[in-house]
Amino acid sequence: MSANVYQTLVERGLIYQSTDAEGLQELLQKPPQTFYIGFDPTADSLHVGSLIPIIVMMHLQQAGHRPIAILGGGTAMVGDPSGKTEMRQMLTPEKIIENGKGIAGQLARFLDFSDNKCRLINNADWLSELKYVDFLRDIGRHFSVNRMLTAESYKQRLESGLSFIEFNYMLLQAYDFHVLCKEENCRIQMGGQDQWGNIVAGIDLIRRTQSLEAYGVTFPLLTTSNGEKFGKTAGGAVWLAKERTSVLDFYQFWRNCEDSEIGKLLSFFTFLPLPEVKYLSGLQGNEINRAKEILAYEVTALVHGHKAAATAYQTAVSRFGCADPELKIETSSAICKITLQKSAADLPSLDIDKSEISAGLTLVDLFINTGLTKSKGQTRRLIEQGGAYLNEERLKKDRPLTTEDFSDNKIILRAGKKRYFEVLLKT
RNA sequence: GGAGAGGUUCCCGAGUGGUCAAAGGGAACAGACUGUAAAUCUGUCGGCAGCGCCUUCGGAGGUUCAAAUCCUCCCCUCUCCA
Repeated sequence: MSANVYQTLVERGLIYQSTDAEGLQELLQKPPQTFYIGFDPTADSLHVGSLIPIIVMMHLQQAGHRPIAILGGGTAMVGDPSGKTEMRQMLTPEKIIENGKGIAGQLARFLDFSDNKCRLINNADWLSELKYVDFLRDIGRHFSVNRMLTAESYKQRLESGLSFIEFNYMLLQAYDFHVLCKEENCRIQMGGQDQWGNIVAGIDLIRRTQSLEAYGVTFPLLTTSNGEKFGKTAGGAVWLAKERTSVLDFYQFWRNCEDSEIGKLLSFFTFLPLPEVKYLSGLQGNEINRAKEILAYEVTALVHGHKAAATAYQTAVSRFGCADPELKIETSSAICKITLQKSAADLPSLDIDKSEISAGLTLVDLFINTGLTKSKGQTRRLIEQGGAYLNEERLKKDRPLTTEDFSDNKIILRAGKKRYFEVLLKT
């Protein structure tokens, strides 16, 4: 399995650029090698954007290498300007630590932390101790401002304004690498393609301070076909925490990907063998929906486990139908072992009391209560435009809710094609 | 510190006394078409007990019958100079 991970990563398209492909390939033939990837503790959960680094770590760990996840507790205090148009909001140290805990818990789902096979380190451990003057003298002198100014990552910000604190970010990240190289014998840093400048800076620093050759790899930046950042939907980012993005929504996010992306997504985010990925992404017309189901199932299973993924799959199928009910399309995915039952439905739900109905609760109110719509005006518009449904029947106008609307003490509301909500009557 | 430019509804961006809840674009939402896709077309896109009222144009005051538009002070951003 460890035969040639680097080659695997290349084949799966997970490598955007690297400092020394040959050197890396050679190095990665000899496990265990220690490598690191930084994670921003900007929220208490990771989102799908962080999935690529995680997957790469998994690939490498499976090949016997040793990942280090760096929690940017120290660097988050500064804020990375790379690829950003605005200065980032600063976080309090308490918040960063709290976020770090959430992220650590999530990483443990993907990586094996036993026996030091993977480590999670907070760079605040060394960054917050730094003495300014010492740092300037020992580290700062290795950096050429002239050169930094030419870095692509700063270019955008040079036009709109860049504060000194952000300008320093590169030094701090380079210093991280330097420390890890020294303390953990970590010779490889990986990151998103916007991290290239920072990674190279670290490599340079290590060469100067330790006379060692270090390596860097970046991942491709995923965008949708209209150039937007991957992983954003109506509700904002798609999170890995099910409290933030429900399992069903998570599943649906993948299920609703664009045709043109399916090959890339399968290759990046699943562990299905490449020939199968090719076969699946080559499916035409309606059949490609099976590829999307497989993608959605696989990624959901990876993040939330097989059981939750199966439930999401069943729910989606019971609502929208299955793309391949007769299992004609071959796949090694466990999705084909799921038996489809009718009942599975884990819609978001809300309880209401009988007294609310007698008090004259209207359908418009109900839609707002479920969060399906945000205001009465918006709800009326939805009804006018024919996008509001009660028990799968299109609503023509607002009216008070009655107990007759319920069957089995339950009604289903629907807004548009895909958003459902279940309302339960409490007696 | 000096000189200039600017902060507008989710974003970009017009608007410089009433006809402005504010052009245009993007995003988003709904409908049609479809394959729970893309593209396209149509409609919507501050709130409300809807042709009227309320809250919005960095913040606080002021002038006026009337201000996003004028005045004062304050905050923030950018450019050039020191």
